[in-house]
Amino acid sequence: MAKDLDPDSMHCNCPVTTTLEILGGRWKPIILYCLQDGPVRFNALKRMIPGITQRMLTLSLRELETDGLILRHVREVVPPHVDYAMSPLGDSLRPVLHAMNEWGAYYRTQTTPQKARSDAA
Amino acid sequence: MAKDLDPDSMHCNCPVTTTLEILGGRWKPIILYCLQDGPVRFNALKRMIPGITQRMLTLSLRELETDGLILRHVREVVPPHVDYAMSPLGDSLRPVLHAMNEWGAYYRTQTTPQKARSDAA
DNA sequence: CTGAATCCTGACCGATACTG
DNA sequence: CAGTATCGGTCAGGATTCAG
Repeated sequence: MAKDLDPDSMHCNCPVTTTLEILGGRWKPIILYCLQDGPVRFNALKRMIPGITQRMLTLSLRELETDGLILRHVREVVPPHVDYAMSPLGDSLRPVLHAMNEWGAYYRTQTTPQKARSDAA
Repeated sequence: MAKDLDPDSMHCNCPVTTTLEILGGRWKPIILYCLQDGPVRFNALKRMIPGITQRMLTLSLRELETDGLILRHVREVVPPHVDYAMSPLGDSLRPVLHAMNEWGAYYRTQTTPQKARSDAA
């Protein structure tokens, strides 16, 4: 089976899905969130996001860059210096991130205080 | 899906992540989108979403119901009749969905037509 | 009509080690 | 400091079949 996996043509043309594809995965929204206040260096990012591995940080950063949401700035000095910043396109995502943040917080207040549902296991 | 979310464990308590967990997956946002105009029956939903399998529709519906975003109404008649509708909580998600929809559409206009990251592997 | 059960594949993700 | 390489585990999701 060849790759007919064209998200735009396969299932419906829902832009919501496009958005989900882009900030899908476990770390991307958090990374974006960390970059909202200005450029951040690789290791700083790693420290800001407890639990992320170098591999996942690198991969996520690469994808965000490929999707045009962030900018990667390399300064060729003896101790390598790379920082990441929101691009204008990434910046346009902020209201969305904000909305998701608000709703996530609201959702937690609305669920029964007896922990959520799925940890019954 | 959302497994144990041990606050002690790792990833941060970011509400954005909560939101992503809930409407993560490939079909949930589309389903929610389809329910925005009123209750829809199982098979109708299946027809509205080309490409979805019965399994995924059932599973997604169950999770959305468990998360309190939709309501499931069973009418016990000879040909089983089940319809799904947005709950108030699900309704509160609409602005978020709308924001994501807007941004996804905007993103497509801003990106070079040769998007290829999905199947560049 | 609605949905459960089973099997299978690949994507996503984590740990660790190595490099310029 | 900022990555890359390799290995492997877990799980979402797809195909198919069975059932009420």
